[in-house]
Amino acid sequence: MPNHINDLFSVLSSVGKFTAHDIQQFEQKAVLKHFTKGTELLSLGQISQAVFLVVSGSTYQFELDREEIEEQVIGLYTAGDWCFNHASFVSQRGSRSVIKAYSDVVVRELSIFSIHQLLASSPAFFQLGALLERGVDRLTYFNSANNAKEKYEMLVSKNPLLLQAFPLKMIASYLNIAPETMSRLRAKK
Amino acid sequence: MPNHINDLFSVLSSVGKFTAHDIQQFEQKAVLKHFTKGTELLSLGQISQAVFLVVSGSTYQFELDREEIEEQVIGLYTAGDWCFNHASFVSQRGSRSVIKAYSDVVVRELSIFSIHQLLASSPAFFQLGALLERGVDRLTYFNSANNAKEKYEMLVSKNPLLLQAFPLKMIASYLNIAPETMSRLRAKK
DNA sequence: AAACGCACTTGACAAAAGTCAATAAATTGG
DNA sequence: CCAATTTATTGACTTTTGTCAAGTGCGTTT
Repeated sequence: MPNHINDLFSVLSSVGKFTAHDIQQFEQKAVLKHFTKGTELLSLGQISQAVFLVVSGSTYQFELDREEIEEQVIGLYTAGDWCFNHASFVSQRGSRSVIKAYSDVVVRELSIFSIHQLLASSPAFFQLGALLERGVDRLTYFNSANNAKEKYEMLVSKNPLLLQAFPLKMIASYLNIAPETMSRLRAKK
Repeated sequence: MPNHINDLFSVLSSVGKFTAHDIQQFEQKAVLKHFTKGTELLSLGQISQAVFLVVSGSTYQFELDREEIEEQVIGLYTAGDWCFNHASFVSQRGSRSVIKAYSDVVVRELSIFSIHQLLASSPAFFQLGALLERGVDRLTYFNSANNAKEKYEMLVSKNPLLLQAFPLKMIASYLNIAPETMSRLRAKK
């Protein structure tokens, strides 16, 4: 994943086969938006109406505990990542998580309406279904890891860029381990 | 959840508003099928072409480790539950998990094609999206639990019927805890 | 009835991870 | 640029969980 997405071609190509015309269509529908650091792209209780492709900067997604104090990180996104609340988007219920800009961020926003238009314009966009599925992959990703060390090593090998983009505290929360445990894992190897 | 689903009305009503005609349509498209104990409803590598509504009996879903020996349970389903591999179904890739009949089981099978037909016949079936989403809920369900005790108590309070339908060994695997740990949790309270 | 397999329990111990506390390093804001 | 805050590390200790092993109860088979 590059630090900044200049060409949509490389991003979309990883999903399926698209013609130049398809990509042009996409570019038209997926409007560029800028969010300053700390802004919420999706708020608590809000119904998700769009998915975001991170162009530059980083965003994260978190849930709140009962007292709405502790933040449990459930997603970390950098340039090239698709970021959205899958549950809220698919079922059109209020979101139980928040998506927030961790830094100043540029995204391409693709609304449900635009997705329907793209689907109508070219069958290639059915591949977007696979794309949406990736949002879930992230959540179920670390299920196969049996302990903290395995989780950390999976992250290092598959998403090394996250280590530079986010503080370890957030990464520890994402992996659902104590920051001290994470710090010790790093010291060992 | 009842032990046996006689009327589709109650099942569908929990998803959205359906007319008698809608339900009749559904009944026609979702064909009844019988699987004997141990039969695979979805095999490893197979691309999921349908979702199943369990009518009676029970099914389970599991992943295999690298040596294909250890089974990691990722889903337990009894009457009234929708059972399918969300990732394979949505993205149309080969399944990395297996769905198997734990007992003799009767299901209603709803193919992708039938879903498209239902969507075309009535807008009410857009609510099926929410239904499909529930498959994911199960996976992400126990993420909010911090330890084995919380996981077990969540299961007891939300899915008590599973305790009767499946051996504790499988439930322990589903919760990703050692069967001994589970046994001790039960002894305490 | 005896032998067997299987699920479950229990005990003893080891390993893993969390908590609390002190400190160091880095970042931010005035 | 310095003070204040946040973030990361490290040590000591506790709690939780896993592992290994032995034993019990129950149903099935022969």
